[in-house]
Amino acid sequence: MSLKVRINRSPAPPEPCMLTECMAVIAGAWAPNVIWCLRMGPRRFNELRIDIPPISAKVLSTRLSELTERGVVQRHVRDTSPPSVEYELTELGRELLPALDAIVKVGHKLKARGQLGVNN
Amino acid sequence: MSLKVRINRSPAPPEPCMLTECMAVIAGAWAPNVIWCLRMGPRRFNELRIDIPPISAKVLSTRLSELTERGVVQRHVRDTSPPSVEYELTELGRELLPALDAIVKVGHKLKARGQLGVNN
DNA sequence: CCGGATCCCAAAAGATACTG
DNA sequence: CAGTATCTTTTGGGATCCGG
Repeated sequence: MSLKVRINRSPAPPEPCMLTECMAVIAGAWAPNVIWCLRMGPRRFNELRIDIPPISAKVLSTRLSELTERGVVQRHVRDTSPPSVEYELTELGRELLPALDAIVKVGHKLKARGQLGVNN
Repeated sequence: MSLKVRINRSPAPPEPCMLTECMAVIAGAWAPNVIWCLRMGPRRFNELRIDIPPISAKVLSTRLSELTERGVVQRHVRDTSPPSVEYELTELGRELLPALDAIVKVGHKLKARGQLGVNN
């Protein structure tokens, strides 16, 4: 018979492509880092640049725009004497922190095994 | 005084770049999907291709190699009559599932708000 | 049937310089 | 200070072909 192709997941999972779309939330170089750096509170543009040394202004700017657009980050403009802008995680953004944390944990274990950064 | 630059995170966080390295574990198109599809048990190459329709053979092959190399996935070769190869998550790989799950949850919420897939 | 090797193209990241 | 504009470079995915 041809029905022993394995238990192939029953009704047609909506998941596979969903995941890809969801991953897009944190897509782009440094995006997870930006979220991570905002975890302890609001932060200004140049502060983030300092937090994440190798990031370029353009990329930081782009990522912040995207994340803001996606509702993960909120932007506050205070036009005080020197106009300053603050970025802050939204409620939704905070929900990503456990996810990033979980990934970091696995990353640490892999690193301990020397399997990260040595490959490919 | 000049020490009101904000609480800028004390001693030099090892995190920022760590996160980037850790994200590399699940880097590459469809990598999260592959992990996701393996969550319910071992799966063969062509089964995975069917699970994730838009993936190309090359990319699937590449991702599987990388994930195997990183200790997230295990490869079993059974040289039976028609040689078949099975892929399976390792213990470490399973630890990524909660992380992916958390991301999916946020993704769903964003999608409900229509902020995913409409932007940029 | 499984998957590696090669070529090509698009997207994205980095650097630099410039503006409100 | 907080970005944007332009350019160049690199990466990586897709298609196809080829080998075991």
